[in-house]
Amino acid sequence: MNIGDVSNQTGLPAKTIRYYEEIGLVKPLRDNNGYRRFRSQDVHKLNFLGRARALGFTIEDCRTLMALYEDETRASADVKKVARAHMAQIEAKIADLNAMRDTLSHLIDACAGDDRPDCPILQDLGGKA
Amino acid sequence: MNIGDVSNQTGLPAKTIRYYEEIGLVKPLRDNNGYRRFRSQDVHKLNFLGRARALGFTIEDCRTLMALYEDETRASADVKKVARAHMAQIEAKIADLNAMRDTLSHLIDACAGDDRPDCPILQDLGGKA
DNA sequence: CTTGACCTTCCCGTGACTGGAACCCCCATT
DNA sequence: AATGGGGGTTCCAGTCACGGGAAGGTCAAG
Repeated sequence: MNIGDVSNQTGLPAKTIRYYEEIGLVKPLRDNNGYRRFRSQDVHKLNFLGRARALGFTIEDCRTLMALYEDETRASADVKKVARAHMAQIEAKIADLNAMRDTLSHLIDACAGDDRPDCPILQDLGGKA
Repeated sequence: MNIGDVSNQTGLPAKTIRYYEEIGLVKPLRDNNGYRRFRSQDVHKLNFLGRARALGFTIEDCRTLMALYEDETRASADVKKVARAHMAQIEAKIADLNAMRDTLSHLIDACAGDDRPDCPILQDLGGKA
């Protein structure tokens, strides 16, 4: 398979697939003309990566998870550890965003949103607590 | 005031303050020795920027908000519009993260986390839905 | 006079790609 | 044989909002 077909099958942009090769996440073969030739195991890997990225894992996490995936002697505890650390990050981010949203929500509610200049949003940003 | 004092007062790193000058968000004077000299209005602006950034506004949003802040003839509707657009982004992000968290949470719960290799997390990533 | 805490500019790196230029390859049609 | 179009390739630059660190100027205290 050429990169375009793989892109269609995995939903990953060709650019992304090339990038993943560049950083060593996948190692397709090369045809005589220089084209990348992807085996089914490469496509499988790319699907794995796509799903892991969709869950928000960093590339480095993906690298770790891939290694565990391919290691038949892994301990599931190691996988779980990575997943839990990632979930902690996500929850921290959600907490941050919720705090922002709550503050913004109050400010937006308090703002008349008409053609007058008075604005609690700007007052708050300006330090008038 | 020199940059160090401003950094202490605003909580912004000196690097960040220099960056804000570079992109034109603040325009401190210069002393004869080349040091930046910040007036109280500069410090005020920087506090404004710090708060806006803490609410997650992009730098470009900050630029817009600052302009509105300094425009006595603004309409609060314009401010509210920026804030609402930003809140929509935040809510979208929260939704994404919640979805990730839910999926991760299920997978983590399903994973034994012991020294055996069987792992529903990897199974899921591997495409075994 | 030297020390050390400031300050300056400049350049590189971050994460995970995306866009674009310049060029090669292959097949089909004229 | 030339041409056109739709693949593919590499490489370079840009994104966003800074942070790290080098190399060097400035200033007050001891």
